[in-house]
Amino acid sequence: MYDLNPKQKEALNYSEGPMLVFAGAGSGKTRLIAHKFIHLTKVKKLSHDSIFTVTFTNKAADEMKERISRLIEKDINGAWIGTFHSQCSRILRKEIKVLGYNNNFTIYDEDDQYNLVRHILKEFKIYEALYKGIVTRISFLKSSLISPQDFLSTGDGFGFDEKLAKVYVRYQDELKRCNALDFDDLIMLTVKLFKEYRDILEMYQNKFQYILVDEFQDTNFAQYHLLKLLASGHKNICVVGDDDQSIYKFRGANINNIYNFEKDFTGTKIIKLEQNYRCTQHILDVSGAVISRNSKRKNKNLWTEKGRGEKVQFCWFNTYEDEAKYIARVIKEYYLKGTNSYRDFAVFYRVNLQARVLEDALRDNGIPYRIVGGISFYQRKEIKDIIAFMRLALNHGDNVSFRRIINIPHRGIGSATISKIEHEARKKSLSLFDALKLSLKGESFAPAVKEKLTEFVNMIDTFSATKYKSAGDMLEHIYEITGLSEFFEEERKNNIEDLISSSNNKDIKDFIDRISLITNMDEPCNTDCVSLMTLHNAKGLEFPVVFITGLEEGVLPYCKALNNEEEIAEERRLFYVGMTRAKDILWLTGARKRKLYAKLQEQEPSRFLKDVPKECCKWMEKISFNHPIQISTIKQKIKIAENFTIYTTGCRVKHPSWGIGVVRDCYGDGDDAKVMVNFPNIGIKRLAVRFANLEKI
DNA sequence: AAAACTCCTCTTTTT
DNA sequence: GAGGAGTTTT
Repeated sequence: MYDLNPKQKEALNYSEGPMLVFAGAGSGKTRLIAHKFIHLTKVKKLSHDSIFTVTFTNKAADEMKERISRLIEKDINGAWIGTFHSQCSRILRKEIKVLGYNNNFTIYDEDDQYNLVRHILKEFKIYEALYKGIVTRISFLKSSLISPQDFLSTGDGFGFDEKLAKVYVRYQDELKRCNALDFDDLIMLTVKLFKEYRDILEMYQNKFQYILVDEFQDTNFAQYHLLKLLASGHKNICVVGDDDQSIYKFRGANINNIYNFEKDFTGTKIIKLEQNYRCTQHILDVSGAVISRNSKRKNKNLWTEKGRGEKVQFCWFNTYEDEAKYIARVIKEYYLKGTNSYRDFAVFYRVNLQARVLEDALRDNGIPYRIVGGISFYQRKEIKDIIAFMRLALNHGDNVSFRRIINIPHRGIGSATISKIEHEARKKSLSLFDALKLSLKGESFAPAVKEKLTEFVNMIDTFSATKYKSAGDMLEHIYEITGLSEFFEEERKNNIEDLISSSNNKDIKDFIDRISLITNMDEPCNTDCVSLMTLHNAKGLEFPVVFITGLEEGVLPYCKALNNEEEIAEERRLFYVGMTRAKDILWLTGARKRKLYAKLQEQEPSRFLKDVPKECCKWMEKISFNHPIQISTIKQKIKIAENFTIYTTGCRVKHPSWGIGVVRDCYGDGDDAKVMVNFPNIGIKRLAVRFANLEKI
């Protein structure tokens, strides 16, 4: 009834006890989860809010909710479908008081973490530029559930980082003082809550009769621990993932979670979904051959009913500019041929700086494009500024926001005044805001400064006291009163106005939570354009035609990820994720010379190309852009393909004597390229491109 | 408080 | 080679 394949059905029907689903790329795992949710409610009669469903991103959660409610034609408001972070914040908003926080806590994002750590480093007189590394390390500790106290107590060993420990202790203290939680706290404190308050844990264990986890390969230690706590009673947990698509190790994702699952949950049912609904067999063969070189992985054998499809194209250029120009021309050719619209194409790259040259090339060819990912809306300075007013009004303890806006817009409050307030706050153990308020009663400030400060305090108090109808109302009020509406230049003002209109008639607390947890606002692309993105951003997407660029040593794999086998394995997975996004046609490209940062470098072809089975590929090398010369590469002689004329199945050609026909198949490389063309009235002809004098139309 | 200057960094990134 | 941040100069 659900139109699922046998393996998917098996996974659907197994609903007592732990299950691990290895879901290969394109094997319909999101579909499985949606159906499983419905199955649990319909057949097992579970209520919508008794299934704890975790997705990797908020976007995925929204899509999941939408998908489910469309399938059952019912609203599922109140269902527990979300990311680990949003689920945890929902729990903590209810329960956190027992841990000594107030439940109107503020959620700090990475930027706030940076600010706080920098502030602490300044105070400790530690070299401030270390802040990024320190935030990363603190985050790693927290996602391993190592509290400052734990870290200190392990600290007598060799190589212990005294400074880090000191900063970590202080950082965690400051967060609490601010009544703020960072992303890792959301998980760590929920675990703490469940460990220390068994009755609360039991309540949630009973509440959540079933646990569904998507993208399990990207969970970290703390998240997995949380799942184990929640599932330890009934053990009704189904995790779905693909170890080959684990690409977030640098963010704490622990691929071992997926390998340990069956040890941690005895009697785990394991199901492999190996039927792929996306790619052609050629693409599966190539990507499969590459990924099979990783040693530590569950073996899979992906297959498809789609047929072999076109061969994978590999193209090696003289320079990175040639690479970009060629890609633009190829896209244009496909487009003009009429087989594809622009939205069918995606170009992937390892690092963002590769986008620039691609953009130029596309623009020169008049090809519309969009960049997926990139700087997120909510990270913009002006957005963070106005939100800081909102946060401080709702949580007077939020020192990070206080420091951010005390002199925005400029009201003549300099570092001397701020240190006075900091000092006072420390002395009286108050928040900066409350310390300031108290100081204003005394005579510690010059009259002019005092006036400005009083104005500031009154303003924030007004925002706190006013009962707003919606987040939009509040922001609009702030926007006017603060003078931000005059402070920023045009573009920033527009962004703020966009924010205000998007927050109209939204509940203030929901809105704050949402923007704290949602970091990007990628609206769906309505116009017909080519998508450019990093390989990381490509995860979960699919396109008919995919280009993966920069297949060079130092780019893919990236030069900073060559330190050990593990890192290279992750780069290989990244490449794998990219390849398996392609439905029909996959192009792999690279260039001999590439400009990275300021210097032009000589590049070698990527080591991953050695694993690509030759028979699945068309290889060509274009050393000189318009005058190809023969040269050998990748351990074999490669003939150069005809100059920019690409024949693909489905394209129409004109032959001097047989007229117009449709290409049915193409094979062979360079001078040996042959095509099979179906000419109406004449029939199918096999032709060598070199001799046939074909004209593409 | 703006302008001019130097220094630094520059993987990937969602929450 | 560019953007950001911090510092010094005006």
